[in-house]
Amino acid sequence: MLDVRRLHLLRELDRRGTIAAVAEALTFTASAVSQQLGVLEREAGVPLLERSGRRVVLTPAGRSLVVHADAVLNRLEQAVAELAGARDGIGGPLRIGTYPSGGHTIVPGALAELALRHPALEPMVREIDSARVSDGLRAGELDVALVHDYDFVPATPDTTVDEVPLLEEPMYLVTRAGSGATDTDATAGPGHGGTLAALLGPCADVPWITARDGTTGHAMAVRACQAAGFQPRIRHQVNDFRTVLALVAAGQGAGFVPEMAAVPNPAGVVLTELPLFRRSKVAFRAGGGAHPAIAAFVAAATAAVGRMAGAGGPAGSAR
Amino acid sequence: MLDVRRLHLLRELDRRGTIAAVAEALTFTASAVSQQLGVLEREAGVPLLERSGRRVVLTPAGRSLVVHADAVLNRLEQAVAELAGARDGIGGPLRIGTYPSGGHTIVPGALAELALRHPALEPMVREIDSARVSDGLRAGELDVALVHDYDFVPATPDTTVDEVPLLEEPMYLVTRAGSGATDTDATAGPGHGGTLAALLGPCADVPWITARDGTTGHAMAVRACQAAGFQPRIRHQVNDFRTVLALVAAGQGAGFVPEMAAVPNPAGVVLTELPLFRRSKVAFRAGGGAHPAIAAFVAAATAAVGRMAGAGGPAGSAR
DNA sequence: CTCACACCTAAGCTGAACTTATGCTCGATG
DNA sequence: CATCGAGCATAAGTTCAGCTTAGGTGTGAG
Repeated sequence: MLDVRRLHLLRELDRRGTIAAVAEALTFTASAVSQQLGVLEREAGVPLLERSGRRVVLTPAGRSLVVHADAVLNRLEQAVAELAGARDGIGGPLRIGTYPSGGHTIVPGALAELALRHPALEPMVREIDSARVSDGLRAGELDVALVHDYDFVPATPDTTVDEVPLLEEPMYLVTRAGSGATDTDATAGPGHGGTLAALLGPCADVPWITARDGTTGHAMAVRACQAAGFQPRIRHQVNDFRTVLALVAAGQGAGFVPEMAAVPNPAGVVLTELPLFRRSKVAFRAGGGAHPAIAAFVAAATAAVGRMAGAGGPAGSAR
Repeated sequence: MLDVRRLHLLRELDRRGTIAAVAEALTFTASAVSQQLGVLEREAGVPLLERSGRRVVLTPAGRSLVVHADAVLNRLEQAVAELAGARDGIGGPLRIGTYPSGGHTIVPGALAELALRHPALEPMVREIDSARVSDGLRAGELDVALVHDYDFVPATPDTTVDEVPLLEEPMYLVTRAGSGATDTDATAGPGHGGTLAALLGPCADVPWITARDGTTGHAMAVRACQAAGFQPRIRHQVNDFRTVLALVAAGQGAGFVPEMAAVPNPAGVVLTELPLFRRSKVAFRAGGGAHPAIAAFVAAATAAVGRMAGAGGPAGSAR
């Protein structure tokens, strides 16, 4: 019978690319990983990996074995979830990852809800970039995470992660009040229904303030502008949306913020709703949806989002 | 992560009933199995088994964990099957189980076919009662097996075994020629379309020759007679159908034989086709259907059955 | 050319998992 | 009712799989 721990290593190798990275993620030495993969390969009777330069790549047989490994590990995750459900009560540590802005919007409400319903649960929040969530979940550093993706930024399908949608919110273009470009009033309601090109076009030549390089927010900004027909000239790279608003107000250029960050009466800026959406989701290891602590977090996050929307709070209307 | 080897033990415990039996099947000591199940239980955090008299039984949590274990092991079997397919050529030992009469009807033709197409394959045939095939497959003593079941004998659904149907053949009532009961001619063609009760009724008071106690053939005979409205008086218990024919010819009573065993011109007996069927199948570990050696055996057995039917051989028409 | 990165192999060490030995409880049997 | 064996659990000893450490090879970047 194939050893599932070895299949796990093979899967991580497929995801992380190098044996050294697998070893680091699972806190082994590279030697141990190499040896175990060697044993797996001998058991399989088929070459699973081959050297390519100074790294290794999976052979077709190796890649198809990874598919089986995914299925097996997924099912094991379901089993532990069910066992956790059979255990009485929800308790113990729950490692929660969140994208930065989620930390001060959704998370506080969700934690309050969790504390109320499951006092024995010990939530541990950690900021993490959405792109690294999958690795964190698989490595066991995280149990659940708030993640998001944008239109124009394809969320690479990942069989190791399951997701529950939380919120879909429009993005807003932020321009300086009185700049003349898209000037209406300081808290422009829903956009004029224009196309992305029509709405962004006037800002083709102003400098842009985007999220930091390598993030999905950055990629979204670039691709949205490209879709509108121009290449943005990026001056500032800042992840915090409040800073984006402040920089725009200071005349430093234009930027994007999601509805959640679009405070009702921002000073000195104009907000224009765009036909461009950001989707927030809760992610967890594939198969783990039945885990009571994870289900509880999903419920709490959903409730928190609902309350934010229902109260007509700073985030405006959610969908 | 749950250890799959331990899940395997749990599954075997569910199937075999006692830790001692699991240990024997997997060639461990009972102590080892007990210890490993203890570890599994501690990891699960939920009681998985509880003592019941001097044995143990699975708790509900334990049983639901077995369902996951089945799924996982099934998927692993698929993976090894695919790997075997990726390996070049079909070869090595193939352990084949067969019910006794299959050994001299289907198996020889299938082996000839296999030898022709896959000379590197080393088939190893072993007679085994259909009821024990599932255990043999799971224990790895067998890779494939010819099995059968009868009407009236429910084939208990088994998630650990996959089956491919091979042949469905009617059963024949065997009575002594000139006995006056159901006397037509020595090789009665298809029965007169009568009901089971009408066809078996005349033999209600004669002694019966059935398969040996504890086999599906025995159970079939008893239940068929019960369905016909009487309790058979069983005198001889014999598995070999040729012996059944000989005993009937010797005036020892009535019996059942499948079409395959109904030689064209048996001396001294009358064969009456019954509305009662026997289904022969090829069984293998769940998920193993893609294994090239197993697929080759299924194909060879199917071809052998087809040739037997096509040649209008001793077995008459197969369906 | 040199260095560092990524991988592999060899050798030694440690702990998990097995066996052996023993005891306990339950149920069948005379 | 006493006895015995079946079945499971625990304790202690042993073995081997799988880890780390150490060292060697090939590759690509500077």
